[in-house]
Amino acid sequence: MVRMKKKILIHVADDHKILIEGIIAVINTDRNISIEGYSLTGQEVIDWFSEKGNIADVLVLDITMPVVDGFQVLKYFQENKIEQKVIVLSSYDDLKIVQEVLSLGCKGYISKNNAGEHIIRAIKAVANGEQYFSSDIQSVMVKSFTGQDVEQGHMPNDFLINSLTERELEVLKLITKEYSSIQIADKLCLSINTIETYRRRLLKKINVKNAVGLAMYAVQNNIV
Amino acid sequence: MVRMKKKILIHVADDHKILIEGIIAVINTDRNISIEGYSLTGQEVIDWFSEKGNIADVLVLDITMPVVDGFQVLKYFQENKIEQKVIVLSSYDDLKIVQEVLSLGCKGYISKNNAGEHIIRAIKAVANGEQYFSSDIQSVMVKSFTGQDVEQGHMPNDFLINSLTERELEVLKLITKEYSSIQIADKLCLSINTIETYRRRLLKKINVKNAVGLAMYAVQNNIV
DNA sequence: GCTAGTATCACGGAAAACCGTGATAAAAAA
DNA sequence: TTTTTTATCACGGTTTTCCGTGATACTAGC
Repeated sequence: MVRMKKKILIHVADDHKILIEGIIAVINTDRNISIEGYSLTGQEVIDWFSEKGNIADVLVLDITMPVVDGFQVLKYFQENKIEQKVIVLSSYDDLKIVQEVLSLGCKGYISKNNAGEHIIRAIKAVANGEQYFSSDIQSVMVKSFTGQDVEQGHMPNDFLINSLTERELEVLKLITKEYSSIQIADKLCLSINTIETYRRRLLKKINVKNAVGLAMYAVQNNIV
Repeated sequence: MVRMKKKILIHVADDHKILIEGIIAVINTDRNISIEGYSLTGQEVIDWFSEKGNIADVLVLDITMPVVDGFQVLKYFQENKIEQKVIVLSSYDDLKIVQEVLSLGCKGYISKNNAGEHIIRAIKAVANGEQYFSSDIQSVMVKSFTGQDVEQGHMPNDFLINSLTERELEVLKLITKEYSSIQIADKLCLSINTIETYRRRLLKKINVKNAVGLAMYAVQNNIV
């Protein structure tokens, strides 16, 4: 085991205060880790770090937060070249999300379903420059790695997201917000014919039957 | 303050294990309360109580759980005339949910946003036969009582899950799989008119504009 | 027995989505 | 510079969804 000379300082970000308090309580059982602060929204995290710079050794970050979510926080770090060690907490064991956060520089990923058993080990590993994944996430990754079926709605074609143009993405997002074609045309100041063209192209590119398929694709690929 | 002769036994039910561990950690700071057990799904709670009967003094119950939610657990108690003291944990400060759970015999209601500060006091109060509501819930209730507008930010739909019938759920699931009404009718051996009726009812109950809204609701509530 | 909830079906019309098959201009890539 | 991609628009037609407003029958609770 690693011997710590200095306490590991962590920062916790989650929109549910009870979860923060839980993590604090769990972490307080370990003498080598202590809490440097917490945030209730993604915006708070960004503000905190832009004001004070990198203070915490490890940031424990929930992905699903209102307004500014975990992805955007990770993007902020990446764009501002802040080398912050981050462990992501997520409710979903979705390969797509794991891939996404890893590509955004996150070093650990823990499913909320078995966070307690892992969180302390994860913090120590990541603080130590290693990576850490809770067991259910690992099994998902191994399955994908060995080519086994990873239960997923549609074939997650990585190329697809990239091949969607800005406009198509924009329209797709509005579709998931239950906008009709007329409303989208109105909002984007375009002809309804144009929007319908985009709809047709989205259906073809993503290879789904209808708007519901588009919406499902959008959530499964976090482009909501 | 109330002096306890015996420890208060509580049972915690939430689909997120980290939240359970958090609550356990918080509760362990108080010598007068201890955990009798926990459940990860509504069904587990029901199984537990139907097997062992009323063991815990207080049940701390999350409303949003997949498949069998908190409402259904409360209904189970009501239908089987089990006088279980229950504190409901919810992410939403929605008056309708408060009303609903109160009418189902729940004695305390705590918003997840400020659960930590309240949970111990709530448990002691409810164990003592009193009622308890966290401050933000109280303010919502007071506003409603005094006739002030209760701002309904984004409508929390989770109280709807249990009001969806089996058939409605079945149809909803097929909608998320991009089935058309005809295909659903075919698959379930029903008239297309029936399916369209279900569609209309789902739209009304969930209060969304179209099938995309239904799909988004379904994923957001883990009923896919 | 009445009421409430659930499951089922029907009809007609309006709105929206979906489909095919185009076109033009500008920007980006080759 | 030529080619490809992207953004934009159009028309006519089919299918599906959405909406309102019913009905019948069965079941469970008060």
